[in-house]
Amino acid sequence: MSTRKYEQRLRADAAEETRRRILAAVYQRLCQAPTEPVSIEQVAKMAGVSRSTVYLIFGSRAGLFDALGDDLRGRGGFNRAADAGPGTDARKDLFASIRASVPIFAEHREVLRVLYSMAQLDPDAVGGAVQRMAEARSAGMAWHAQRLAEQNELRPNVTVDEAAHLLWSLSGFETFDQLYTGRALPVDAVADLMVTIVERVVCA
Amino acid sequence: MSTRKYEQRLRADAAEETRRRILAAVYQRLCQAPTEPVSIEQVAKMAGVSRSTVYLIFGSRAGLFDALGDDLRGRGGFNRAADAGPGTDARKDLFASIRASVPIFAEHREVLRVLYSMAQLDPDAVGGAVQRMAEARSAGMAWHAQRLAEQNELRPNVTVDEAAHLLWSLSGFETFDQLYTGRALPVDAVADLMVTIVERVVCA
DNA sequence: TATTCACTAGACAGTGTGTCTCGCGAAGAG
DNA sequence: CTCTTCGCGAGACACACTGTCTAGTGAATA
Repeated sequence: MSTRKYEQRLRADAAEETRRRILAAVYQRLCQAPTEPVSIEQVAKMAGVSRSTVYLIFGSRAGLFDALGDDLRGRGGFNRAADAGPGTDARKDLFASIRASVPIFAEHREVLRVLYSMAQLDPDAVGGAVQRMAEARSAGMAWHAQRLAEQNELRPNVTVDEAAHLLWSLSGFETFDQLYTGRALPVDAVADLMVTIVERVVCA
Repeated sequence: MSTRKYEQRLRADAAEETRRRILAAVYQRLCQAPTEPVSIEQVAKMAGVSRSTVYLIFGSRAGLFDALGDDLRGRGGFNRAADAGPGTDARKDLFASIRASVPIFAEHREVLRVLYSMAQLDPDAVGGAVQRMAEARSAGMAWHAQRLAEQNELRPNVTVDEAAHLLWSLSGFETFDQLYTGRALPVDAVADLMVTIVERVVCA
């Protein structure tokens, strides 16, 4: 029972590859038929992988969706907005951040919709991915609110806390999707509306 | 094989009663554990009814939730707002309508949340109930938008169509729940915020 | 008294989940 | 070149839920 040292190269790479293939399969499956329930078997078949492999890698159905959420957060560039780097104008930065997020929402609309809805029905079913996204956005909006206040760009009678609540609610995926899917508006129209809403509600 | 005439009194009443008991059971079940999947067997047991009876009466799982949605629309008094009767002031009527809907949203929050989320994941799974509710509200908001325009209460540069889109998005259950559950705000605070949002975004 | 009808009880096939065991075959170590 | 390790496939198992169908039972009604 001697313990050998194992440094993985090709093997780990291959493993990473199958993991990626599975995530791609869920994503694709959700895009193709967002309204139909997803079975692990389907996903496995699409990824060219055994069903047990999915459980082996992700642990459970929930783990799979959790991983998908994280993958989306990283790959979709949900912090592209922050990447833009804070300028000097709080107001412009806020608007830029909203305008940056809208195309991302639109690109991954079907998948995000499913993830968010699943999280509403049963938070455990998607691991903590959605919650983590919400918390990150919450922190971001609190920061924007604070910054608006410092630059006296906040509407009178609006506290920083209120502004944070409002920014969070009005600039999120849910609001986007209400306008985009619920009212069938084009992406840029939605972006304009969302910026306008936020400006009128919280800005001086 | 003679066909007798049957005028139901007690029998029809009893049938109506079981139907009601089943709907009450789903409602209760959803309130108790909104995040756990609902099985027909559970519901049947809670209603003191056989599983097959549920299928007999509602046809399918979807039919059951569809009926629940309709029941809620009637019982919850989603048109209480309209019942108030249109006054002379479009603006006040709009705000009153929003203030009237918020407590209803809050009262049935868990059940509405589940219904809306299910409808997002699979519209067929809830019959057309949620869609019907959305359409009714859509018509109502279009009416409010029109009325605001007629009384010159619309913000400059906001078209009637835009106003309708915005009213629909900003005064719906989704927005309510973002603030109420997503940010853990008390009901009256949410009502205040929603009125404020709408006022600032669409009103002159 | 005869009939109709709401409802029960339970079997049945189908589909999904999650776990576990066995085994192959290729990457890696010596 | 041999032996180990480990990623992965194949498939069985128990369990839960859905939807359909059949054969009743008992109370309301004619």
